[in-house]
Amino acid sequence: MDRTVLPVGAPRAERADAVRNRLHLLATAREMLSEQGADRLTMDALAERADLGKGTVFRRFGTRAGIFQALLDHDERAFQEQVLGGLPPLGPGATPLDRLIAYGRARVGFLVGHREIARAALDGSQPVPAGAETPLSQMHIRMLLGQMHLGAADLDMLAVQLTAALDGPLLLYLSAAELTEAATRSEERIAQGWQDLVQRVCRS
Amino acid sequence: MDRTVLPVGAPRAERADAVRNRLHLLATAREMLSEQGADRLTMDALAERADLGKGTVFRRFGTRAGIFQALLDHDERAFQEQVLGGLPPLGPGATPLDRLIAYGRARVGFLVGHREIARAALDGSQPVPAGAETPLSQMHIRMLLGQMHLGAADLDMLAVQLTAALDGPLLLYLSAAELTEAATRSEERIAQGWQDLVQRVCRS
DNA sequence: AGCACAAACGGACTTTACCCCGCTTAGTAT
DNA sequence: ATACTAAGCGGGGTAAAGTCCGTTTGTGCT
Repeated sequence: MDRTVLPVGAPRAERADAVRNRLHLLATAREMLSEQGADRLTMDALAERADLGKGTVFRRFGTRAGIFQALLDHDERAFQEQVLGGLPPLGPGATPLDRLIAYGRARVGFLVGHREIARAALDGSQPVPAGAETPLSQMHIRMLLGQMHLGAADLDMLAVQLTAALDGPLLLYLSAAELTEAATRSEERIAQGWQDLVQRVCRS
Repeated sequence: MDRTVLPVGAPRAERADAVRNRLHLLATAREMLSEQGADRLTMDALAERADLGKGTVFRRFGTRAGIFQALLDHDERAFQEQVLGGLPPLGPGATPLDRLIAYGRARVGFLVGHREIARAALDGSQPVPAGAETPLSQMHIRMLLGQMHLGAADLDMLAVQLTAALDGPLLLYLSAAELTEAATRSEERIAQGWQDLVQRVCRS
């Protein structure tokens, strides 16, 4: 008879049916995605195929982009585990610079693999990942920068810029065609570009 | 009786009424923009206010984002003149590095001033500026990089990355709130961040 | 078990981007 | 002038995102 109130801070855990529906919707979305591609995935169709009301879909994800963000977020979690607890140089153990390079390579691979979802997750009328206020990517880069000895610099801003330099080419500046056409070649080129960039930025 | 055909290559100049309507639509769009903000600018409303058919609006601009791209493009032209023919350090005459720094500062200012339009010009389902295949920004940065003596590097990729590092924070990674709240402070911080970044990248 | 209530649900409704296609007109060749 | 034609025009039609609100249901409390 004490821990009852907690006036704010605990928004009273998601209800069980809500969880079930959310997972079911995500699974259904993934099916449709692999069968038909991202642009054919409409909210109505998703609701119908999942046998749920349209209102439910919007309640869960807020917006169309929200669905893709949720899917991306899920896959990103697995990726993030490699980063936080995997083997060097991606995981802990290597020097910060090597980790930063490895991270960029890995992320480019991840984004190339998820380019369709990642694009669809963008939403012109919102900041960016819309879900995570500060993307995981940015936080990780920020952390590694902090472990290096760069002269007094605005590390937060640098992290934002490097995040943009890493994601930007894939999210914005390279057309879908350029990517699918020769995904492998592009991927290596972008990864190499990242390595050059951070080596320049971080050399003493 | 000779220069009649030109079978391809000259798409047969825009018709006069089309030009008139395009300009009129852009002017009307700008009015509505300053009166009501970007998200209230609907295609129907624009057509009605300009006293033209909806079909005409779409014929001219293709898509909603296209209108904002056209507006941005227009303003960018004036800006670009300063860059190509203005005074140093922005214009020709200064060292490439100084010009690059000045360019970033100027572009940050430009984007902050046009943040609403610039955001609205993004179109999830297209590369990026959708108009210019390679943004002017990227070309200019590429040119300046070419004038420096950076060891063998993939200058094209570097230009893409720097473009992303310059535009990304404003287009994607900073919420509208963060920007309007303290536009001036943010602006200076981003500009300073750019300067630090390129100095690091370009130091020999 | 029964109650109270916040959360979730569903699906009709509204709004808006974008398509289509028959009609009109500017530009050009005769 | 006249006729020809491609470009442009208009606005009704469609599809899909997002909102609303009355109804249902899970959950925590007694």
